[in-house]
Amino acid sequence: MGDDHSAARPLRADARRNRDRVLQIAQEALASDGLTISFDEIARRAGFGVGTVYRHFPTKEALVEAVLLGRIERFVADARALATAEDAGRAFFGWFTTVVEQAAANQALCDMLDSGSGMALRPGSTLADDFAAALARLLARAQRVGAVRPDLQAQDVHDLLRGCLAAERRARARGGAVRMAEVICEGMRAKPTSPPPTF
Amino acid sequence: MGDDHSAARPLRADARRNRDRVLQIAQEALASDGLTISFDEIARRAGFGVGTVYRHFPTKEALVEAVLLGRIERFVADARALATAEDAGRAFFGWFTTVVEQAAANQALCDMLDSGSGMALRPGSTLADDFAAALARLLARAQRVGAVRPDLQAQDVHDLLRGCLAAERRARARGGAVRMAEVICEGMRAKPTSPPPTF
DNA sequence: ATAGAATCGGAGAGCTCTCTCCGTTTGTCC
DNA sequence: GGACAAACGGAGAGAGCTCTCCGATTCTAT
Repeated sequence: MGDDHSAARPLRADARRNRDRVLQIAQEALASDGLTISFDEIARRAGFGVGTVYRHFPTKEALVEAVLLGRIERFVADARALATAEDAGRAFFGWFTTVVEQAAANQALCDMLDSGSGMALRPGSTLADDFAAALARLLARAQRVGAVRPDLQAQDVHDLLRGCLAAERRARARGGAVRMAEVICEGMRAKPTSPPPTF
Repeated sequence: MGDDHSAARPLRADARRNRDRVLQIAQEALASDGLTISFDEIARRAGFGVGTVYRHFPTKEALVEAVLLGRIERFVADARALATAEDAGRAFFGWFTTVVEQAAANQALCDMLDSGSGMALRPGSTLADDFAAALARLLARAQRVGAVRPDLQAQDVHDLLRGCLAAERRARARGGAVRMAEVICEGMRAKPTSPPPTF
């Protein structure tokens, strides 16, 4: 009862080819134009009728997920791999920076993490929970060793990540040199000198 | 030649009343729902036919500007007032924080500063230039006294402001306690430990 | 009170977007 | 090569949005 989808019907050869092509064109289109690109436009760029694309992906959301979910899964996997790293602070900041660096290059990925657009990754999906859990674990370890401000909660970091993404994306659009992630990581860092600069 | 709009036709009493009501309802609707709210919906909430609202504001953009431009002008005015403050660092961080605090309470204002939506405040408008110039001046002074990282450019700060707004808005939506502006200001601060700049 | 101008209301034009339907074309298996 | 299922294409339904048009209504000056 698990996957009645894989072996049941091996897809005709042309269909498989076309599906792959749609996936690739959609990937490029979404990366450059973001989630707001229309389904019709993706079909047009791929050179198919819109009906054909709908045959493979029943909704726009399904297509977007087919293209992007893997990316986010990889972020989660990265976080899990770092969850036992020796230097917890380095692991946390490194992961945060990596996510920003990679996502900033993909408009649709930004839109999705940005969440503004309400598509997949909305709370309730397993992946959203996994993402949040992985982030929370990295954060907790980094805080335990005093690398990150103890008053930050996982949700705060999630929001900061989204904000950082928004900033980084804009900066890239104009060829900015400063890494936004660096600035924001600096802000999340626990202050090394306990007495605040009352001086 | 200045204002051929005020004395020419004093508007009929009912029209003036209705215009004011539209403005107020639009203000509330935009603050809570953001720039994506439809013109029809604003008219409906105000209790007018859509034609009536169009009579007063020829496009949706005009209505939005009538509601929001004043707010942004005030941010610019605040920045100018602080441009000669004694403590340049305090002036810069205080202004940044104030803008975030106030804008975060108004969805449409966020959308506009966020710029995602391409409405007013797009480059080219005088106000956008004024905003950028005021920010640049505060920043330059704060950097001169060593309060802010010297590698940050005005554009970077503008982008960080937008990112901070996005983060703060989400944090508020769930009642978060951490002030995002504080974290990000911390990140923009020049490191006290590093050698004093050029001196 | 009444004429005449100013204002209102909302149907609908015109556009875009998602998604469906079904006649036509193409691949596969014998 | 032929039969039949699978896949394709694109017109168009349906929903939402901005904005226009003009007959119906309301105000104001006399």
